[in-house]
Amino acid sequence: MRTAKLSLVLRQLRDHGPRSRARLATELGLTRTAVSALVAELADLGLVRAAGVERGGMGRPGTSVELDGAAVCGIGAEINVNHVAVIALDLAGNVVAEHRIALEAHKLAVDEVLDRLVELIERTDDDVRASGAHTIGVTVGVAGLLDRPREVLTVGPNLRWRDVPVGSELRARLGAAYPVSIENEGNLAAIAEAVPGDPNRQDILVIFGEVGVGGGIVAAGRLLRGHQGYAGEFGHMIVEPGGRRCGCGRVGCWETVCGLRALLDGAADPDDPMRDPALSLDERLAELNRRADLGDTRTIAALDAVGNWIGIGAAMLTNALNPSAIVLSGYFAEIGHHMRPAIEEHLLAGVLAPQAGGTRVEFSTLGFTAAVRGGAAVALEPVFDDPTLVAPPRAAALLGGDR
Amino acid sequence: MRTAKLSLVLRQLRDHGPRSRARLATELGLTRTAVSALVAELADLGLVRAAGVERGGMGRPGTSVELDGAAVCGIGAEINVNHVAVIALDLAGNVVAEHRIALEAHKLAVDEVLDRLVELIERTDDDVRASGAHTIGVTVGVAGLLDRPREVLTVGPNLRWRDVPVGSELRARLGAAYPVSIENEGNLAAIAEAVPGDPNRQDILVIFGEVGVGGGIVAAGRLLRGHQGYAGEFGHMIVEPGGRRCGCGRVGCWETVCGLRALLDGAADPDDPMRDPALSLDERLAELNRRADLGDTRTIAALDAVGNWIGIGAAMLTNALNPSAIVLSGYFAEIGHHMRPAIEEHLLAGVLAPQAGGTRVEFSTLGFTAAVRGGAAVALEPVFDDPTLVAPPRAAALLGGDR
DNA sequence: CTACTTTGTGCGGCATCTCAACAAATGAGT
DNA sequence: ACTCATTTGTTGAGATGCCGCACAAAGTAG
Repeated sequence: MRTAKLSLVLRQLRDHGPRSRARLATELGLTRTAVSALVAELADLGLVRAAGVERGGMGRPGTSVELDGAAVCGIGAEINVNHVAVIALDLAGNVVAEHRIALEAHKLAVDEVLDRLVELIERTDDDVRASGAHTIGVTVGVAGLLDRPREVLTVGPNLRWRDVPVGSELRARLGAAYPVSIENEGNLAAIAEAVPGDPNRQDILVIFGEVGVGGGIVAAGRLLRGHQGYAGEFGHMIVEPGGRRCGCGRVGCWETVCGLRALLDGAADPDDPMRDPALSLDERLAELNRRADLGDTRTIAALDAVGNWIGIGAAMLTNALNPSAIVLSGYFAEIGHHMRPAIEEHLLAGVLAPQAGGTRVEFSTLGFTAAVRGGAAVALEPVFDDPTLVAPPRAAALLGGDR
Repeated sequence: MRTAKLSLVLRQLRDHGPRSRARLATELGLTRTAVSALVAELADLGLVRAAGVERGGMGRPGTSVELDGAAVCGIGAEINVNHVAVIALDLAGNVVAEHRIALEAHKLAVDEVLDRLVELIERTDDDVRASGAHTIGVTVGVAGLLDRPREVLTVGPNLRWRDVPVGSELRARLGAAYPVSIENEGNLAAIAEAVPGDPNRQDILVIFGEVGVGGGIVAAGRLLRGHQGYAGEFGHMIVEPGGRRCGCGRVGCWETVCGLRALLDGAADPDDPMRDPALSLDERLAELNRRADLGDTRTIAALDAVGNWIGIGAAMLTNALNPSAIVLSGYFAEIGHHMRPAIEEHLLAGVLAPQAGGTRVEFSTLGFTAAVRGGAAVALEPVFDDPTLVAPPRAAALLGGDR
């Protein structure tokens, strides 16, 4: 059907960048005629536009076609312990708007947090409209266990939420102007790291570390959600029976040995000035980096200890999943370069496949925008599945113009 | 395109059983007209046939349509430590032929094992032809680490094979009559347990235990192979640092505490008659079952110990993957009912999501045919992707008849 | 026996893809 | 400078396949 081929062309442009109609035809196994018609339709929908010429040896040069972000945006949002954040990305992945407010979610009522987030989402939607585009959907990531079939946050230990029907609450506030979907925060961060079209970013394991440790799995380019949406809770794998007590109430969870608290406990005594609660996370990490750079033995030992544990857990997951890369995100990304030797040592030692099955250790460059970026990507996905979804407003305009 | 819709109809019949054209139309969102044409074409290809009437209340009853296995078969094969085996399944999943020979693979030359397997595959293909069908493909599962992009068995510790190019070797022997693909044995067993169409069998974790422990992951109905095909090596997750030495050379692998050897070591002294090497695996397991049924404390303690370890590892994987079911296969399936309480206890305790995220513990009923069945399913998959693949021989026959 | 419901199949129309042909835009060769 | 070969993008003709509609077939309800 037409939808399927439009989708094919649009994805090819997203995954491999601008290219001529003729190249699209040969790469996708279609005729130049068909591609011309498809591109014309996508251009009518406002999803692609001409992008200069493509010189390639002999013959007439082709006119390059590229994604046009001007028509639609996806909005990604995040409810986390210390902040709520929203981002709008256009079809080409450009940031159109970005908002973020700090708040202590566990000190506020659930309703209030949701209200503040909705306010931010609506402001972002206003920005999108001011740019001339329209919002195609919103995806909200929450820090906690999310029952996807019911769209209920079952347990959010750090938010101190229980059984909150986030999906229906948000939809009630936002109305039906655009679809709203809910995801786990770690899973959204994983999607953000999976670059469409890059063969080395189709099977990845994202481990996101702050106080808690979570993450997500992307396999064959698709997010692995699990049966009820609980996949990716790496932080609560029990790796040290009889070890430290975890915030979840159990003992020996992975995050008790590689979460931020474990690092701080190992690197500094309670009376160390670095542990002043007034300091922000970034400031503490900067101080740790400084000490490590100066060769402070205690800091380095603490980083090694945490790195060892990261490697042990990563090796287990690598035996099971054989990803092409393990992407370390969150605080790991800020300070992980000091842990790389320890991580890689245990990864090589703990994975059966030679050379750790080709799995590489990488660090995220998305900072703390990973989850919202992933959310925006999820919100845009339906457009790539069926580009005609963006039609309604435009069809109305055309009808009006024809009369 | 036509191919896509043919595929849609064929899959619907596979996943949900025989049904009328009208039902197919409503379920798939097509018109009755289109379905009639598609079914007629599938019938011409020999893939479906009429199957009685379907009474459903008022109105004219529909004529039910079902898969017709008579046209094509997929062949699954297996190279394991103690045997090579081959099975042929038709499109409807019926066993058309089955062969198996016992051999000690590690005592024979690689070439000889491959020759014996090829002989078995060719005999099976003869059986398929004798039944009036033709073989659409062969998938061979090997017990060991398989580099899928290169189709080379990197390391097969139990086979004692290293860097064997199984793919090219088999293709050289079998010719080009049908495509040959190679998979890891545990992954094939996982595919066999994933029942198409059953919503509770789309996200499963299969753990296959013999002396070694392996398995596979099916997520959203698709096998998770990993970047290089090494996914599913659960047995070598290090769960007990400083524990027992594993056959792979490392220490504390999961299979050292839940593999068959761990159970036998725990349940019986070396001079126990049960450990007579002359006994078959089935006989030993039967004896263990007998002792457990009689309440032998040592046997029960050993089963509990192994069950505890299974539960610990299963809980880690469940935190990461949230499957709807953990299917225990291999020797676990024979004797696992005695371990169920221990497994479930640790699963509930070790998984963050309430009620272990809904993950149930189940036991395989496929016995030791799981891998070959999975292989046959993989070989048949291309037909469901593009039903016109079975056309060539038939098209030739039709052309001959028309002239 | 009639009225009603549902199924499966023809037929015309519409959308879409392919094939062949052609004008346009460039590099290579003389 | 000019021609030729090459590649691109578009146009028109033909074929294919799906949808909407109408209708015969085959059952149930009363």
